Amino acid sequence: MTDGRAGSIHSGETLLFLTDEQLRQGIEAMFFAYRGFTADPDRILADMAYGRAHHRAVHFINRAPGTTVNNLLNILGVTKQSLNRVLRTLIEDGLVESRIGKTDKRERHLFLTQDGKALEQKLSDAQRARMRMAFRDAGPEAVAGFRTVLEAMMDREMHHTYVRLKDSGS
Amino acid sequence: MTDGRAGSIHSGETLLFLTDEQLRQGIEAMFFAYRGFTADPDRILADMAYGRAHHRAVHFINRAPGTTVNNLLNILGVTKQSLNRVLRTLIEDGLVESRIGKTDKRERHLFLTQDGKALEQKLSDAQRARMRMAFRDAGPEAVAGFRTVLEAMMDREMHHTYVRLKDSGS
DNA sequence: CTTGGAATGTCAACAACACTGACATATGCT
DNA sequence: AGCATATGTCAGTGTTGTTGACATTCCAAG
Repeated sequence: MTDGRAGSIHSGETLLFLTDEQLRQGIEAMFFAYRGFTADPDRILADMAYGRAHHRAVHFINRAPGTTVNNLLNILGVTKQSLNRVLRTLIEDGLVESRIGKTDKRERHLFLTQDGKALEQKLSDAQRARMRMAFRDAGPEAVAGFRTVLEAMMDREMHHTYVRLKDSGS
Repeated sequence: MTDGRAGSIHSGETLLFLTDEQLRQGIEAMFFAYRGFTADPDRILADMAYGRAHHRAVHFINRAPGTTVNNLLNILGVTKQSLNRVLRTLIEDGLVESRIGKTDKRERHLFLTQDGKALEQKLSDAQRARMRMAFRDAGPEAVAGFRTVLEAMMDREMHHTYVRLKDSGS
């Protein structure tokens, strides 16, 4: 299973980047980088009564305005009870508006209010600033590789969701 | 602040990869990929009485055997109370051994027992398998870019910790 | 038109994991 | 002796996730 020194003498090709040690460094890089990735929005949210879950909800509602609860559920990968707790507070606080569907009145379509958009801006500005610095420092080729590896790391369903959002965006 | 189409007509260099849209795709890629990154170990841990925090502790004790509690605290970036809860159960269950320091008897040095090593293997095998597939599909250049961007995304302190671990490993 | 199922909302209980604050113990250093 | 350090522990709290159960609303098929 764990082959120790994977492909150290492997058909002439240099597969040294698949060593267990290289994989472990990749794992640790993901762990530390994700901490940085969430650090700035977390600091902003800490002052308010919100957390990371609120950030995620607001992000994807902004990304796909009018999305249904069920759709959001699939994107976020949590239970409806967990999402509902978050959505309820956002709606109560006037950051999110929930409109009953026209064709299917069971569905609720979610939109950000002005206040909601303001919060989304504030959070994603912070997160984008770090991402921009990282991208700029690393350069376009590195960014392309970054994206390639991340996409290969997703589950199939997540990848579909990701691509669907990506294509709808631009 | 948010420049909309960053660098769309910028000094001849093609900085299109720093567009807000590109950054947002990077953010979403991180989000979805991290879910995949933790999915396999999480599935294994769900059957046991352990969670992601136990995985992290076991991983880094395995990575740096004999590490002190304080050192682990810095690596994991949590409070001692939070870590202690996890360590206590791991020690009680015989997965981790805590030895009093020789030179400084206040310190506790942490080691994995045989059972602890077995669990670490099981968890990291699952996580490495996914990482290996992603690396293999993406190729060595993409992997290099992946690492470059992740490192640029870390906080300074985290980056120091990451490099120190990396260099100690091989 | 009734019935079944889908979409949503809500309640209760619980667990994992983080936090703060306070305090105890043992040890090291000056 | 006194202060700082390293660790452990207790109590309380908050966010986020889970299951399970149940109500409501509404579409669609028979």
